[in-house]
Amino acid sequence: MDVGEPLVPAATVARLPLYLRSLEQLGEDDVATVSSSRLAELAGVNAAKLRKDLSHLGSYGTRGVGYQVPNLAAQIRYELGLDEVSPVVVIGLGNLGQALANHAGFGDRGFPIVALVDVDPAKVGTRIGSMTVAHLDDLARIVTAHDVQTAIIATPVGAAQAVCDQAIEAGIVSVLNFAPTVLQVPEGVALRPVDLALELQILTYYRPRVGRRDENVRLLG
Amino acid sequence: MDVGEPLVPAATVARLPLYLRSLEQLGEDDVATVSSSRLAELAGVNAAKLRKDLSHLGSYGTRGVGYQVPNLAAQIRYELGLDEVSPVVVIGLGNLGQALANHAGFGDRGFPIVALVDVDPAKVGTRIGSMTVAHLDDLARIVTAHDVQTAIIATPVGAAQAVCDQAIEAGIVSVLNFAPTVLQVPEGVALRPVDLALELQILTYYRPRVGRRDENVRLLG
DNA sequence: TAGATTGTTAATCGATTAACAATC
DNA sequence: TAGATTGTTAATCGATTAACAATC
Repeated sequence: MDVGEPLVPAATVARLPLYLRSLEQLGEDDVATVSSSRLAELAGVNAAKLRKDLSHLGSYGTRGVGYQVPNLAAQIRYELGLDEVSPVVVIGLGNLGQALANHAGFGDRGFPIVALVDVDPAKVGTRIGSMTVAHLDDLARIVTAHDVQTAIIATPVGAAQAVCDQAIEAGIVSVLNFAPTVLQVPEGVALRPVDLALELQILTYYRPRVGRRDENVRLLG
Repeated sequence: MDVGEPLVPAATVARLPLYLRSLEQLGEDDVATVSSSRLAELAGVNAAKLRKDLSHLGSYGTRGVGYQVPNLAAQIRYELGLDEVSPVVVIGLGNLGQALANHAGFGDRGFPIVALVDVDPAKVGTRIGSMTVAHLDDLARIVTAHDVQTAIIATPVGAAQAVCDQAIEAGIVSVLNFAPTVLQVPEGVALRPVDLALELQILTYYRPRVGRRDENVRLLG
């Protein structure tokens, strides 16, 4: 059919939350208006890139003036689908999973953790923060009961694919994977990998090193 | 002067750890040789892209045969600077910091956490895992004593820039920032931001949604 | 009107991909 | 030799950036 607006480029989508974060910081200080150059500075990007990114959402600025902070924030939220709160289930409650379960930053930004699941009998039934750990077999029921669409997978590598399959079977359509392995998901399911040690490995390349062919250091992100 | 080999492109650097991770998994199963197509499949990338990426390191494959798993792993480790273990200090021991401090995945992959620091008198002196929390003011001494080059910042947003400045002052040259704010670092310091809630926000855009102009779902990562 | 700043254009740059000659 | 697979080329695609006309 080929109707409707063009896609927002992937590189832009990845930066919109960064702009939103800066806009929310400005909002807390009751700043009403912001220019592209100021917002770009706060987000750590080039001003031309920011304006180009925002142009994919439409024209929400005023020439000669700038952008209305609350209005632009609302447009970005709408574009990303952050209009409503998205409950999240954490699967796998080792050290990292427990930490993520307790991490206030998710709930603060619209992703309250509403359920925890594991398969370890020593963990099922215990309390972490204000929640009780359920068994993985209860996932379908939990997903339905809480209308959960998003899962955070923090299991060991060996269990991750099976757990992911089971989560999708239970109705999950959005997966943030912390297990350091590649997961396969069917079409219609969104997947994003986060490998914390891998981030340190990338950082190591750019860390100043002596006696190497190339000594360039670049500031990333 | 302009001598030496050309830079490895940033997109390639970000993928090398992914290839290394797959090679290490193959090594555990005592697989000696792997083709670009198989390794690409394991890493979740296109085979042409993988060969192009590896070509930036030199020619370490054998035509008609493939790559020697241990040899290629060693070349990637060398290129990234992963030859030796890099001790890490975690700064800020809220929920996330405590979790990262206990996360075995760092030590397992060459980044042992050797020290923890905070400013909260209620935390300083307490034990987390096998370590005692030190005061931020002791950071310079700790950095010298353990030869630490890398810091993980997991403080509240309001404290992150000051803490980062202090860490650099103490001798840190590589910073993984989990505080959801943009940090400024001087030239010669490598910085990489990780914002966990932001990852969920990106995921939300690609999550299947009804009643939107665009319903494309893409598989990322 | 004069000054400021957006939204868009167009040029450049970097990344991806398919195809295939080289070669084991 | 025949089959397999690398390393490289060249075409395409997408992202970045500076510049500036539009316009508040």
